[in-house]
Amino acid sequence: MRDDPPPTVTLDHVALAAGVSRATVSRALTGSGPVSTGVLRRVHAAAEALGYVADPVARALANGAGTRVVVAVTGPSDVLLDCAYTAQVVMAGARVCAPQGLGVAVRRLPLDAPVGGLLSLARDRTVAGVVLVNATRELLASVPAALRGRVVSIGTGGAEVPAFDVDAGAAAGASVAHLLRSGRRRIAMVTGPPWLPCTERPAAAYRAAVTAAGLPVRVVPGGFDAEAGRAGAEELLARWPDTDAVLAGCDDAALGVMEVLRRHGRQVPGDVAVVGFDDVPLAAVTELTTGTHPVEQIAAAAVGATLTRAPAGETAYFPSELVVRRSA
Amino acid sequence: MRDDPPPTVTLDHVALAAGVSRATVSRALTGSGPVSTGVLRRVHAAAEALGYVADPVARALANGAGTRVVVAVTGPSDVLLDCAYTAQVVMAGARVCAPQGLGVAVRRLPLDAPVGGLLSLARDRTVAGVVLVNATRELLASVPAALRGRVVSIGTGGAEVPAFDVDAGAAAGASVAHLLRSGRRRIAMVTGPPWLPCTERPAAAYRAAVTAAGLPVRVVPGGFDAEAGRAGAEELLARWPDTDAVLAGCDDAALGVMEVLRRHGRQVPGDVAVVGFDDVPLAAVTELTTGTHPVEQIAAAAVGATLTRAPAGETAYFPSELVVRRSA
DNA sequence: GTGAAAGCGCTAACAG
DNA sequence: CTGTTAGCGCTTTCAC
Repeated sequence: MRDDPPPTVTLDHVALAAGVSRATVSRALTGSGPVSTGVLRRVHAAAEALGYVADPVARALANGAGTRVVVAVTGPSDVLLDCAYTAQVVMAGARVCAPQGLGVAVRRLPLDAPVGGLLSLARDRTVAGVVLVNATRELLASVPAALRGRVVSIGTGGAEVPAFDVDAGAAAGASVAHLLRSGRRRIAMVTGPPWLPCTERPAAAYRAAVTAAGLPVRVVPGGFDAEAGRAGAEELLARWPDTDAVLAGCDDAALGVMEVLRRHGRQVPGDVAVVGFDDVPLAAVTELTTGTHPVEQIAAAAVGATLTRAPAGETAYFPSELVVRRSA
Repeated sequence: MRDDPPPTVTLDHVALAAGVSRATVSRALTGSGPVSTGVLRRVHAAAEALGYVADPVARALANGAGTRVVVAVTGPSDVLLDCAYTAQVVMAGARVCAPQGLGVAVRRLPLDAPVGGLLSLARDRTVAGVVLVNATRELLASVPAALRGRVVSIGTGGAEVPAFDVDAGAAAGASVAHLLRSGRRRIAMVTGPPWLPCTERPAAAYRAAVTAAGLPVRVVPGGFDAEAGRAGAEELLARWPDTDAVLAGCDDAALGVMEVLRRHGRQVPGDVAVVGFDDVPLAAVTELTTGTHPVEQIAAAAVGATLTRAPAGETAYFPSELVVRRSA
């Protein structure tokens, strides 16, 4: 156990060294106000020399900027917080926050009344930014003014909410194209959760692709877990028994689909091809054809955006690549 | 987008309502100083009524308590930060921190010089606590005084570092017992990373168990990934070709072991039984017999402990349960 | 036991 | 453009 007198360098030290006032140093370092170029250089030099780094806590107290980014996950229950996807988002956030002196926290917004939770985040002075996960349209339309510019969404965005998402539309299109190339002609889709707006894009892309090929549209609502995949597959088989390919909203659902197909005596990929989405570790083991999902990149970008008060506008789409394995 | 004038309740409001000074309210609420029981009740009542909750940012600035707990992962490279295990730890931390107004961050401590990283955390005023993951003995012995009482370890602890760990010793013992019951007599072990002190307990338990049964000890050093498992299995087969059971330090390694065994023509579990540890999702799919590992519980306890300045002492061991599947 | 006063380190009005 | 003056909300000596 070594002892080390923490040699805290404050603004005053830099001010003294640069021969200016604290306010000037603050302006120079944060870029929040006019500073003559000469002084600017001098201040930066002094700060560098002293190894000065602003205390985020003091800064947060002074300007109310907050010290943590909250990942707010909309969902029906806390189990969403147990899934690997959310864990990856939080992890990516923690990595981005680490060098900034900030932290990440996570909380669930109840699916039936998410706005209240967002409001309480708005009046929480520790909150630097909010990253919405699985946001509903209602939520996206009710962002408190106090949070404007500090809230982003992973998935679908809103008028005031910048969005970061995987290009699931293109991925669905590529998947259908692949299935068509391999001769499939009765291609169905089990979508993500119906209440999640970001499931609409891939569904639309699927529709467009099969329609363009002159094939019938076969869609059933699904979800993001194996159980939803099983239910979707059962419905699919009941309505269109001759289906020869299934596109699932995610890998977990795809595995559920495969389970039911096999239970019904269908060979995969012999009788029916199955394509998932996410490329989770299990997909490799089960030889599932799927699309990559750069969750960490997306989350890192989203968290970064809450910190820089990025303007709302176009959704930033991250590319997905089809990974062809045995299942399709 | 609704507007809501943030009705910030401060210490002054409570003081006014309770008819005392701010200092008294502070003492009453934090328990840091003498307060007459009458006043104590009055203050608590007022705080409750007003819905007062102390601003962690202001508090941190005033007493230097910090606003985030940092998960510090010792390892040879950043890829450790990509693994699901670390993500689970960070997620659990984020959940614990959320209601306290705190956040979580994560950083890697280089395996060849972890102490420097810990020192910089010690002088970082934003750091409320540190959770060590994969700490080496060197690191545990060199905790800066400034961090004393605020650093805990997941795995092995130290003189000043409280520890939280799964009871991997008991788990290894139970695994060996299970293998013995099923008739295995030439049981080998592929351990975790040799530089990680917490791999010693399960290895010792394995040794004790096989020795007690009058069987030979067969140990090779391994690691926590599939590659380590593959390498360990190769060495095992080279040195003791008649091995009929392998205990791996974790599931990922166990899967690598199984891969090599099959490549060498051994049937699992026919010729060789394999037992893993962690019970990751993949274990269920691959029908791997393994021990559960309550990572989230352990991490939550560890993060909680950094916040309450828990005293160092005995390691808190969390129970693991053997999950018997096909592989053993 | 309790209150008054002095900061924690920084930012933000407001003068100059 | 720059310095001065106030705080941000809380804790903490120090007298009373």
